[in-house]
Amino acid sequence: MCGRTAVSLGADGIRRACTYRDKQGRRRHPEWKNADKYSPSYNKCPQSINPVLLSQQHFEKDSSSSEYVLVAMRWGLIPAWFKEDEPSKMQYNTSNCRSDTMMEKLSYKFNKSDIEDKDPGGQRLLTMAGIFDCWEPPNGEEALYSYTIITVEASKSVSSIHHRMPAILDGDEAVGKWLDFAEIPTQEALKFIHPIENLAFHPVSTVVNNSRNNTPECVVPIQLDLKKKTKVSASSKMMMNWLTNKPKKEEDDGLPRWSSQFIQAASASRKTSINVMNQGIEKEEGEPSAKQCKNQ
DNA sequence: CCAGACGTTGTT
DNA sequence: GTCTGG
DNA sequence: CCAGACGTTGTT
DNA sequence: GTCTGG
Repeated sequence: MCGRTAVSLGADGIRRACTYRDKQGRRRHPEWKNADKYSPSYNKCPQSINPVLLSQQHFEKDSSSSEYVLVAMRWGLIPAWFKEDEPSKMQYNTSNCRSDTMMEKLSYKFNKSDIEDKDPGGQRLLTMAGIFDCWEPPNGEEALYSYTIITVEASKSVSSIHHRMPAILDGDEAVGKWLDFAEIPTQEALKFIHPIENLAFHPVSTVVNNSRNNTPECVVPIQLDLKKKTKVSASSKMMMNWLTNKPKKEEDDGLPRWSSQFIQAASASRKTSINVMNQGIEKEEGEPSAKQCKNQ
């Protein structure tokens, strides 16, 4: 639930999808710090590099709180004080952090930085709240930016499939407040982090389970057919075709167009089908299938 | 004082 | 069972 | 998050 | 780096 995602927009598409209005009300696009480190995928797992939107003030103290930048960061926070020479030596899972305890956790506590992570789904990105840090490897290699996604109790609608969900910032105002660390400290900003109902979701194929798979099949809705195997519906096939064949230009294009409506309606967000499928399978066949009841 | 930890999810 | 790699 | 490994010595 | 446990 909170450990896999997808971003199909390329660096420039992300940049345009992150269009915002500054204090003067002008439309702006955030600049990328390291766009080259990011690449889109239908299957983004912890440790992958993803687009993170944050206040320019993290880099330039005098800049306006309404100026944003994009930084490609590793999913799974490596705190600045981490002593080993490789991120993979982190013993603990820091891809998520619980909203209710993050202020007491040593790994997250004095991270000066609020962040927000931008993610995909259609033309409107799914904006998840997180925190980041910058770690300098002791061996003198390049600094690594990394982040963790905050989790909350599942909202009512989501609780039918899972008991936790990512903290989602629903709308520009919420995003702006979360990013404005100078005006609103983390402690305060956490108060408006809450489970949201305004979410669409659908089951997807177990193809997504293997993080090596990176095809539209990872995000396209499937029909949960309680009898027999699950099937890809006709409309899903259409969408899959569309995703597969859409020209390169369009891939990197965050601007609304005729097809975006389709995407937005059909896949505003997506979830692993496994838990839902379990319910189906157990009902149908009465098998408490051990394998499938594993964690997420 | 020093040593050692520093995390989440899910499942039983 | 638990850790690492994707 | 899930999938896949989980080991050593010696030889080609 | 900072906190907790001994």
